[in-house]
Amino acid sequence: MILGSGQSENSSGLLFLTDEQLRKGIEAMFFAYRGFTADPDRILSERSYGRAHHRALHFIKRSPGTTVNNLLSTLGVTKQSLNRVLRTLIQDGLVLNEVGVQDKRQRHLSLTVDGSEFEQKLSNAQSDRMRAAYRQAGPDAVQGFRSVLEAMMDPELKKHYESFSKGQRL
Amino acid sequence: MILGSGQSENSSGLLFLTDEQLRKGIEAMFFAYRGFTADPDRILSERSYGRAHHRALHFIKRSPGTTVNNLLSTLGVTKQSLNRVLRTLIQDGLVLNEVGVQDKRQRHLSLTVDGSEFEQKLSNAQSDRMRAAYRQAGPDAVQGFRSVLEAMMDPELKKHYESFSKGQRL
DNA sequence: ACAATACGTCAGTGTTGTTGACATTCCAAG
DNA sequence: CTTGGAATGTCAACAACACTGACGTATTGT
Repeated sequence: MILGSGQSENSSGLLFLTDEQLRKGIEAMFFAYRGFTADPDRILSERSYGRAHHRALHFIKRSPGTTVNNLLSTLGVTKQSLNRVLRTLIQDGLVLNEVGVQDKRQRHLSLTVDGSEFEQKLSNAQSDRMRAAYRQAGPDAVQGFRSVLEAMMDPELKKHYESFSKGQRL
Repeated sequence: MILGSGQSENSSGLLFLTDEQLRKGIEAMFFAYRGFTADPDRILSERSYGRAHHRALHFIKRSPGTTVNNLLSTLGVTKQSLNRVLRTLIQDGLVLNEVGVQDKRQRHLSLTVDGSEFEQKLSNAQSDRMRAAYRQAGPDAVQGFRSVLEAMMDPELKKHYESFSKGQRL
């Protein structure tokens, strides 16, 4: 096993980590997340939207026809909080809200052409930075990046994360 | 070069990344950040503090005697926003605010014993999850994790991130 | 018929961010 | 020594986004 700088393993094969290493990891998450959201935030503020709108658009694009309840548990917010965002997106003609066929209580959400376009714009801005970071770090790093992030998720949230891979090739 | 699943390189040696791969990376960041903040958030809400208090405590602990302006640019918020948080922390006896010796305009911030204790509690909760994730993913993954996150930071923020390593062994 | 589910909405509250304005203190350059 | 500007603190107003609690409606399942 090749060890990176500053990491070591004891005889039990357990990774030994100093407080300093963990603290750097915490700070890396903090600073990286800022960069991660910086570009979409700029675009969103032009239309006086916020991060919540971006998240909603992202996951509706991801799962077209999804129900409100499903989106709710993916985002992990209350229905009141989501509703505020959804209402503006529907009013602005970015999101479609259609009554369910089998179950008429449900509302199926999807993006309009405008919504799809705007989501693409946001997605591109964020993807560009992600791609640049991936290329700079290299393919092996990307594997590690994903592994650590997945190990950091709450199990309940990880289910949602994995559900998007069902029947999709990565 | 060993390629992870779904990644490939073209003849120019440039990493080829599909929209789907990038989208998964974006979602990984989103879901992981939730897990990342979940444990401290619980502890903070017991004292009716928020994430902003945690961040302030973290970086004051990191750089004892730092000035308000320095903390401001690290956190990337306005002085008004930071001031509100600092005021409560000072009132609650967690943070010390001392007038500068050379430059008396500056206020040097540091943690009291209580503040240090509370910061430790928060830090431990977050570190525990980070350590678990690191161990689950393995040492090579940790290297990659850090590499990608660093490549994702804005250059201006990265300076702050790196400043904490000056003269420190990792 | 009745309970539960899915959704929407109203009202109130809290944290965290923003701008803008203004006062104070202090250093440093003219 | 005066003055400009930097560093700090504070006030007010506002917005985004989260929360709780409550209520109403339509629909579904038992």
